[in-house]
Amino acid sequence: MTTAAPDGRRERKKLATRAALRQAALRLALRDGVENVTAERIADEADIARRTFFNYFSSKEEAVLATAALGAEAVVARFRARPAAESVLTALREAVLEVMDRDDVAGHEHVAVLRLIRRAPSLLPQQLSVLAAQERALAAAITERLDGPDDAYVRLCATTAFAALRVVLDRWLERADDAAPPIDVLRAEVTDAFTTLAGGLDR
Amino acid sequence: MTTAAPDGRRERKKLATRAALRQAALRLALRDGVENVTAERIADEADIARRTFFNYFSSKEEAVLATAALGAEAVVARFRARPAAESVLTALREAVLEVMDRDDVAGHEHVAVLRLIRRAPSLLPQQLSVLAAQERALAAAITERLDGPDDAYVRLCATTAFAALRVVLDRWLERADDAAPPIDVLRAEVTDAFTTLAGGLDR
DNA sequence: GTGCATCGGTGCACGCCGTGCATCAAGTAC
DNA sequence: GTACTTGATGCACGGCGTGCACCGATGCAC
Repeated sequence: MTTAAPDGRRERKKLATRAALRQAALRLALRDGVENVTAERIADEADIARRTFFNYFSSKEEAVLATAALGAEAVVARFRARPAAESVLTALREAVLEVMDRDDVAGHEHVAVLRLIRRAPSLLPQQLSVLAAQERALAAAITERLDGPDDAYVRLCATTAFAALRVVLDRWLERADDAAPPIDVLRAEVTDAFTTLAGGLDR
Repeated sequence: MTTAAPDGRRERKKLATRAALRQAALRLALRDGVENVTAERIADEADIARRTFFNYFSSKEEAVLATAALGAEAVVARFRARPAAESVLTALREAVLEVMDRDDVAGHEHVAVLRLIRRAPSLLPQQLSVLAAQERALAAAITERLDGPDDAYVRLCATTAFAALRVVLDRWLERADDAAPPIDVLRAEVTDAFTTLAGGLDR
């Protein structure tokens, strides 16, 4: 899910171009604010033609959110890798924490872009769309994990679990607005939310 | 929440202008497909200047989805009107069914726009954004309904309940692709999903 | 009713967006 | 090496979204 198999120079260059544009978009958005970023500026920053930018991303929002999409994909990938003995919610919780707790560049980028989205309402629609796409991927993964689950339950499960994550992450980012985000608090919040879901929502 | 109090000719005319644009947008989208609708065409259809269109809606998508937004607002409004004795999920279920079962023009418009969105992926991002906005309204309504609930629970509840509704409505629209949508099936599906949520999600 | 202040509707201009098309050069297969 | 494939680029064009200035209808005070 990270960078599969770059065989052939062409494929490698395409990957590099895409990565350069994605990183340039994130860098500019963080430095100047999303509203001051244009497709042209992203392309210039990556030293690539404006037309080529649109060969890779259909809008500047998509380019900025590509980093967030990678994060969401990573969560689903980690979910698939969790032991089959774990329940769906437990596996998902651990998957999220694994991704958010990574102390490398990608991990910091994930947090950075999530904070960026909080401050830039214009990114919200597309981000929710990214989430919706990953819901489908998560639903597929849940189907593989369980034995003969009905479609209604799987979709309900994937969607509500992601929705809960959205709330928890939003609250976590809200409180850790500038300080280094305490991962322990995040773990507690996720556990709390998922326990509520598992135990029954209605009061 | 329908049409509050139109006192003053100016206010009435503004309301009329907005409604005319909203209905023109919906009509054109249904007739010609969302991709063939432009702001200019919507404005012409309503016999209003293009510039004025943008005084009311910031994009053609917003104009088309205004009908969907009205539906979501109506659900929250009906939710507030449900007896306080009902649990959150029960009240929300009845609220949704009240809105979807209305046999007037507005009711048919709500269903029509939901079906339109299913076929037009370009509308999805903004629609999810509309939903997110109504999640906040629902959270506020839940806070009023319950006694001293903590913020985390209220947001979790509002978000997951709406997410569940999204899944149920999507499945319902999927199966009733052209036939008159059977409301009884919808009731059963909503009841089923909310029962699962109330009983505990994890298997 | 008259005069004045307010405010919505409109036209204009401008920069950015997203895409079809033709072209060029680098990569690939033989 | 030769010919094919394909990504990068420039160009042009229609649509988008907005600031600005103007005008005429509305609302208000007298």
